Amino acid sequence: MFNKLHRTAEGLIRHSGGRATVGRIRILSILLAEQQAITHREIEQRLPQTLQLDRVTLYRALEWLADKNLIHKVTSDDRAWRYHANRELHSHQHAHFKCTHCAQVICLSDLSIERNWPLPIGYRFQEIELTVKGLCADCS
Amino acid sequence: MFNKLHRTAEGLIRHSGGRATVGRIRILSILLAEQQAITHREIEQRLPQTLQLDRVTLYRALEWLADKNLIHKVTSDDRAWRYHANRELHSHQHAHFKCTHCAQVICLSDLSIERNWPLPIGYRFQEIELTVKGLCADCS
DNA sequence: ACAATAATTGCAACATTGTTGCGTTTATTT
DNA sequence: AAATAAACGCAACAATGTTGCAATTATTGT
Repeated sequence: MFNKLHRTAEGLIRHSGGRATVGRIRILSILLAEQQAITHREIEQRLPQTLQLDRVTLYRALEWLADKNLIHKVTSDDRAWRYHANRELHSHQHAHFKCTHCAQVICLSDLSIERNWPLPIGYRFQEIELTVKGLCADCS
Repeated sequence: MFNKLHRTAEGLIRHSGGRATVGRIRILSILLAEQQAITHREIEQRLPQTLQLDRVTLYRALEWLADKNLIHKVTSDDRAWRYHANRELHSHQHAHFKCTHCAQVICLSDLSIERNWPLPIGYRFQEIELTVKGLCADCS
């Protein structure tokens, strides 16, 4: 079943017009297999022994994937980006939940956010970042 | 008029049951004088030549002020906390705006955020972080 | 005003996350 | 299989923040 993800990942990457390197494919597979948004560190840990990537390569691959809209970055309060695969109809405009105890981050995908926020005059809206904090089911 | 802020700051600090040190008073004065949420670095720059504080001291003072609810921290996507003085009736549950061009951060204080977010079963709500991103009046 | 003491500070050293330049390797094209 | 452009890995760096510990300072009690 990992093979399936692997092939999905490779297809998505080729479709975006980039090189299908082992690293990119593996990283995207990992993110596709994950329900939550995970950090750079957690991605590294999920890489097999046989394919340890340099930190820089990992960052660059993630940046590329985000550019191509295959994944998206989630801001957090611990100074670490978290990454999550973009499923289709998974709009960018959605909220995230972060557990203040175990630091787990999930997407609250059913929360659609209206974009008509009343900004001061002259200000222009681009996007929104919304994180609800609290305790997840395991920690509460 | 800076004297007034100074005295206000000192009063707030004493009222919170901590030592009214020059550093704390100055830092709080600076934050009280500021409309926007500013970074550690920006606070340092606003310190007078005669009172340059160590980075560690600054961090610890800010942590203490936040603990006492005299200021609050704002998460951002550039891995740097921003700090803002708590005016009364300035609830913690409000949104922030960050300009994607000049990185200015302001509080959208009239945006009250409902706290009834539909979380998955077993999850418990604590607080919310909402940042609207876009261009400020100067940059758009 | 002064000594005692407990809180605060500054220094040095470290941790983490992320970035840049550059020479080498690799995926793709021909 | 060779050419070529993209991707990689290394080393070095930058920024933000934290920890331990000895020195300093604000407050308290006399």
